[in-house]
Amino acid sequence: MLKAHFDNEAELSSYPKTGRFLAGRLRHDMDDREKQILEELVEEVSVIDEPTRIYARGEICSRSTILIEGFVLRTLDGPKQRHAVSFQVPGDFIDLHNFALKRLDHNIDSIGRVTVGYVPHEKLQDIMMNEPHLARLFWFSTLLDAAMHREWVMKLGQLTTTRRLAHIFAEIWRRLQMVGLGDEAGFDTPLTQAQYAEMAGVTAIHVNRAVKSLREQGIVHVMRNRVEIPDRDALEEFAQFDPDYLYGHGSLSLREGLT
Amino acid sequence: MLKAHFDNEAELSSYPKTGRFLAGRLRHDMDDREKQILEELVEEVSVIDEPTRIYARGEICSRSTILIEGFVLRTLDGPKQRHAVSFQVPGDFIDLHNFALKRLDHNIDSIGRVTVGYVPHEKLQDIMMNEPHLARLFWFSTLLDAAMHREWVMKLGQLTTTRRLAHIFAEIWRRLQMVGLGDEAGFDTPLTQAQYAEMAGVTAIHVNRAVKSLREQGIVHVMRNRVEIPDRDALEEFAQFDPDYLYGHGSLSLREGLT
DNA sequence: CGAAAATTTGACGACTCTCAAGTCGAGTGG
DNA sequence: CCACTCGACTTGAGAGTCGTCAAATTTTCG
Repeated sequence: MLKAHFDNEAELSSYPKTGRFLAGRLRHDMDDREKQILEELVEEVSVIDEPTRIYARGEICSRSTILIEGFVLRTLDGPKQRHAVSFQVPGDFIDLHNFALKRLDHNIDSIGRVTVGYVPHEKLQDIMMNEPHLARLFWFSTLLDAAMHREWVMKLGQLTTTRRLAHIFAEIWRRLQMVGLGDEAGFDTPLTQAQYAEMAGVTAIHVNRAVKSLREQGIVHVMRNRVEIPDRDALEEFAQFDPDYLYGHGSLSLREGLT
Repeated sequence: MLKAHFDNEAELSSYPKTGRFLAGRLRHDMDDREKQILEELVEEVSVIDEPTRIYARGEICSRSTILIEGFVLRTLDGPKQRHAVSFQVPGDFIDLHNFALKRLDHNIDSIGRVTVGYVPHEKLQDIMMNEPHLARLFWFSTLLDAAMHREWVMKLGQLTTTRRLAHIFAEIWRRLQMVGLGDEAGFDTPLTQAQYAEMAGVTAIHVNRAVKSLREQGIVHVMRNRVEIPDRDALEEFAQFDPDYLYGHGSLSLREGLT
């Protein structure tokens, strides 16, 4: 099972704030010293109860944010409506890119209740100068985002709404399991059909029809706060989903680590 | 005019292979020593006459590639057809990400005649260890790719085919002008309607209808090997195009440079 | 000149949006 | 405990966008 790739409890008891960072990807490439340095980068932890725009496009930020619990969306304000260009799960550095870009090109919106940790950019600057291996891992994590974006471009360009939805569920499930969340039957999530619509680039009404179709085909059962999937292979085949782009333990993975 | 942002001839005579890297973005943040180091990273220059898959998804690469002349597409093989997830213009480091990811998640396909320069990963490794500022710029350039991907996700999710096409033309024109190419009336390009279709996620037939519509509205005149645009503002307004995400000299730009 | 590639057009069907209405579920105040 | 309320979810009908199939025309290049 996927969860075996990540010894959830041990990592989280040692590193409660950053124990999920790159779990299932290159976390095994970090040594204890580096994990400790990372954990100590977080200067403040904050719980956000209500859906909130944590950062807005154009803001200048002096700190970056790691998601500890919950879901957030990266969004752009399109001509018609807000569009979600990706989602983040616990363990993701939400906005590492704003350290290098200074200004954000998109918004960060929380969904449901989230816990985040803040890392001041001065500390990241020290990492860049003195910890080249950690710096490489930070770069790697932003490249993962880019790889996911590319998959989304393909998804929006080529899949029908029903398959897009299936693809979204497949990605969420895999990513949650890489960081020790989700379970054998599916996953819990605060996402609503309106938010799936924002990710799929269609109306909530049409998402609803797609949800109905997935349910009738027995591929995915979407409920309030919960998604259940009877058969992973059936889902991933229907969604044309190949998890390689997540750079987990598939054919593109980096078992040898970074130099 | 935009070309004034980049003194084309001076940079290219001093740095013929890499003089366009980050032009119009953070190139002004590089000093002569860094520009010289970058120029010397290129160990081999190659001209590719025919459309070629330069790299295929899954390959392990020991070098990265900078585009010196011509156009290339990043593509993914979708269920129905190849899909272009972005294009690159001269000066772009095509596959810097494969230095950190080791294996590519997508293909690199040349369009028309291109000239590329190869940079061995060992040399990049030296940069990471010894030139933190250049390393930051490399990171920055991959983050630009991610920002463009996000815009494409929004574009595919929210714009009609005709506006998508206009958006593509607007982006190509801006990016060419940032590196000293294109002109006041438009730009030359080897891209065909079939390739615009791959970028827009529609069929070539439908692209043709959109091209006709843009021509009839007087917004864009698409010709063989050439695109002409009478009025930039009209194009960009129609396309809902805001160039900020290119991190050029707009509101998200970084006039102060990176530390 | 002839072949191959690129572009153009038309007809029909499928997918998705919009508008409109109605149902379900969780939390609140009486 | 129940009626109320609000947000989320569900369904239907008609219109517009886009894909598919088929074919014709134009351009490029040997």
